[in-house]
Amino acid sequence: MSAGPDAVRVLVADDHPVVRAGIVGLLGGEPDLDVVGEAGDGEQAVTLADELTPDVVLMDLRMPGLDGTGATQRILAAHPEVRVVVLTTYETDADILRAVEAGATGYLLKDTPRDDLVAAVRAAARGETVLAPSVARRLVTQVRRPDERLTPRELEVLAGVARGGSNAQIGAELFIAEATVKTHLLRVFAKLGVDDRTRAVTVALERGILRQP
Amino acid sequence: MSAGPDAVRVLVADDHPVVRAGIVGLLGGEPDLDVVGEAGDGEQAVTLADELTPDVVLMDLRMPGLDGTGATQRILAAHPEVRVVVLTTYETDADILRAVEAGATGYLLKDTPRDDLVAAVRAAARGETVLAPSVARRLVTQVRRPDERLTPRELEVLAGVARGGSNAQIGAELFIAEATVKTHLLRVFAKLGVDDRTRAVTVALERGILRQP
DNA sequence: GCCGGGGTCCACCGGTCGGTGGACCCCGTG
DNA sequence: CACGGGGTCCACCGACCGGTGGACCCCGGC
Repeated sequence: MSAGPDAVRVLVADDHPVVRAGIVGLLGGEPDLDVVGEAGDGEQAVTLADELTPDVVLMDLRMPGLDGTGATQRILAAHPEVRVVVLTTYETDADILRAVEAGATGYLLKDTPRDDLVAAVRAAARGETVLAPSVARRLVTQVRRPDERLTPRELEVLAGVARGGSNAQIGAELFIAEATVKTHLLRVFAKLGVDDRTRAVTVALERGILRQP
Repeated sequence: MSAGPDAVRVLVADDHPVVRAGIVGLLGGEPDLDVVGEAGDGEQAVTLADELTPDVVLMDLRMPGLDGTGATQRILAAHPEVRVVVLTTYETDADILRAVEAGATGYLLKDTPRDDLVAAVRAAARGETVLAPSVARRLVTQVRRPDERLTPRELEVLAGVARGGSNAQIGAELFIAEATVKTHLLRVFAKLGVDDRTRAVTVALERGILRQP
């Protein structure tokens, strides 16, 4: 099972046992790839990355406790030479952006075929950036319009709207007048390209700007 | 790799190669379980179920083309003795309800540990119902209040709201007066336990009542 | 210093929404 | 048949929301 001394050392971080087993199985057949560890959450991933100093970390985003983005940041802070490749089911704009900002060198989706996955791991080990086609497209269009990012205040107001609050309620929570809430909301509408509060929330959910707990 | 003649014959249906490999890997170690086929979408699952007549089908819900619910219905229509166990990441009330209505005898989540998964496959093969604890809880509370299910018209109106339409626009699309749209919406509010349109949409998305494409 | 831009704040209209009251139709039950 | 309940439909208020116009503050650049 173990590979040669110059094989690519891979750490797998995913909270689903099924997925971990799948990755191990898919990479296991390759003589030049060696899965040296498995983590079930972000904390474990950081710990194991410290112990094992792998070449590549295959990282899920949604994990209990410390999520993939946070784990990526902490791993790269301690080991800048490690290549983190995100491997997840989701591809919202915000997820992609956050992962890239955290320092991920790759972003793949779980419907990636076997051959593409092993090729991507090899490419990442060589320091190349590996992006799923749909992810690359989203990233480009995202970077192209940075003026659409919401300010902290706008996010607070939008979150209040998503919780079903009226403008007056949201204003009371944030200690601002109802009129001010509307102003923030109008800017949010403009940035998201919508013209009512309900659509603003659904679009924000689609793009991953808002979490849905 | 192949098991004894009285082994449980399992068909795996999932569009993620990683997940398929994981399931095969996890079940592969068990001498009394035999993965006899893999399908990458619903159509393939139906075809392979016809050819192989497995004892248990491990079925993902979100798949391109024919989804897991539709595949389950068609498989059970032709082979009522087959046990379909849903194995998915999501656990919205609507997903669970639709799967059970389609005839699934089990509903597991992908964070199920290895031992629980193999035990569940064996139990399903014996004809037992296997539900993840959180799924069981949701199913009970769902059945307990059937008065909360939305009528077709209410769903149409709610979908219009989710698309960001005004009451007048939705009324025009459905050929009813704006006032009528409001009435439907008020009933939706009551059933969902909310009191404004935005919260109605978010709650509906949470519960899986509305799709989010 | 001054100017400009981004972020945050607010007051005032007109249209829309949330809520009440009531009507019709269909279908199954007593 | 009569009755009742569920589903669909509609008209009318009061309150709220979407939009305009403008103010303040902070910070960086010329």
